[in-house]
Amino acid sequence: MERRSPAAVKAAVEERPMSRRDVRRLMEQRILHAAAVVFSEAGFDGATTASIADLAELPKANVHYYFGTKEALYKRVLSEILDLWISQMDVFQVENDPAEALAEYIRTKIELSRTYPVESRVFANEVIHGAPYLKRFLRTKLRQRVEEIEGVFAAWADAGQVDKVDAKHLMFTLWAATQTYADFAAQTSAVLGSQQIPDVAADQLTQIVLRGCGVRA
Amino acid sequence: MERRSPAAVKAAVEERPMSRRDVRRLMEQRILHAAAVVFSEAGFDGATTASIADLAELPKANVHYYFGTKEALYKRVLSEILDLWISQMDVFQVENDPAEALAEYIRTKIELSRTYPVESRVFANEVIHGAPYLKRFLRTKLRQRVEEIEGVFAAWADAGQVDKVDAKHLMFTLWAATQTYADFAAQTSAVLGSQQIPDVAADQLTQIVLRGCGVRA
DNA sequence: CCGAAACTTGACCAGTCGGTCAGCTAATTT
DNA sequence: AAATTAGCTGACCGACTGGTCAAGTTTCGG
Repeated sequence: MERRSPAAVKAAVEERPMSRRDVRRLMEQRILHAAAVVFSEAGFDGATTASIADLAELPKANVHYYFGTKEALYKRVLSEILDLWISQMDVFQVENDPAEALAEYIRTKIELSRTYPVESRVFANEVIHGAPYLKRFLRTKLRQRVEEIEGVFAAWADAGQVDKVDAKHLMFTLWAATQTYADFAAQTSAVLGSQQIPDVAADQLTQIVLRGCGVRA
Repeated sequence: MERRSPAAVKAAVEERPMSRRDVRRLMEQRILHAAAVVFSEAGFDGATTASIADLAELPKANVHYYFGTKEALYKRVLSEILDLWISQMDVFQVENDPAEALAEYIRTKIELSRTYPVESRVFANEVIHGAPYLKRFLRTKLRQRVEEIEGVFAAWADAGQVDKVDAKHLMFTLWAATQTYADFAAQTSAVLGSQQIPDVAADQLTQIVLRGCGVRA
């Protein structure tokens, strides 16, 4: 059987040539996705570059050609997840309505657990094991961002829109309660008897938090 | 330097002999604790029996003598954690006051995160990776226990002591929000700038949940 | 006090892992 | 179309892992 490069195969199937840049992006995406799946299932140490390569349907040497080391690949996976993660927090602005902001945050955060459970678990695994690669980020960027949000909640409280709350611990609660549907899916699905995250999850959490924080509608 | 058995050393230090049974219990406890620490830091795959042995200050062969395989040792660590975990849920009884039960549950659960962070992380790690060894337990015992609690909340709601709530998702929220201080300690301590779990954590969570669920005092 | 059973441990092994590399093909540039 | 660059991959390697074992030592029932 004739050997053909992935680019050649792809070009033949789609009947148009692929540029080197396209092939590289395609391969990198394929490997990154396979890596996320394997890392989420086995953790950093348990994951093998061979199984990542298998899932991506590539020779192992190819994975190393694109990303060098397993550690570098892991870091790339993590940083892609981080981007998803931080951008969610933008709803907490003084000019926004606290009820709407909280409801929106909970809704999108649980939606993220629904859409990217694999990525969420890689992140959770990293943090559980002491965040060796994310410690710096957590102590600088994340901490700053949370302190800004603390200011937003203080302003809302001053305006009488919401009770005085400890914003840091509120964020911890929100992160935990929303991500549990992705990170601890084995637990929630075992209890619920279903893999699906029902809408009541977000609805009830929103209600509890809004009433619990005395948010004025 | 003269070589002496652990039992002999211990007996010499405490100036009284140790029976075989005592030595065995002592060794098993030492290995189990070391294993919990190593498993929590590296996960099942990342943990090595050699590093467990090092932490327990024993030769590696000794670890295998007492527990056979790494998997058997892991299962023992898990089952010890489970015992801690389930017993907490006994506060949810119809005859108890919902406000007191919830406050007590949150308080003891966060206390557990403070006292046994290592064990909590081993459990979290297991669940994140799909609970290969706990799946059966989650689907039978835990699910049953949660369904009983569901009945308790229904009874409380009928008696007008609390709003109608989805008990399953409330439990998910409570588990997540309390364990986050142990499991994601790298995150919470990075944001708080301290390893300690402040009392406001339990206090605020209790307040939010009580008000959020419309618990009548 | 003696023989059996339990405990201890250094040395060892087969298997697996991350990573390398030579030698090849395909795409791009000149 | 030749030369150069990028992409591809089977075969290989040193390091490490879980687990074994033989040869000892210690404990303890009888």
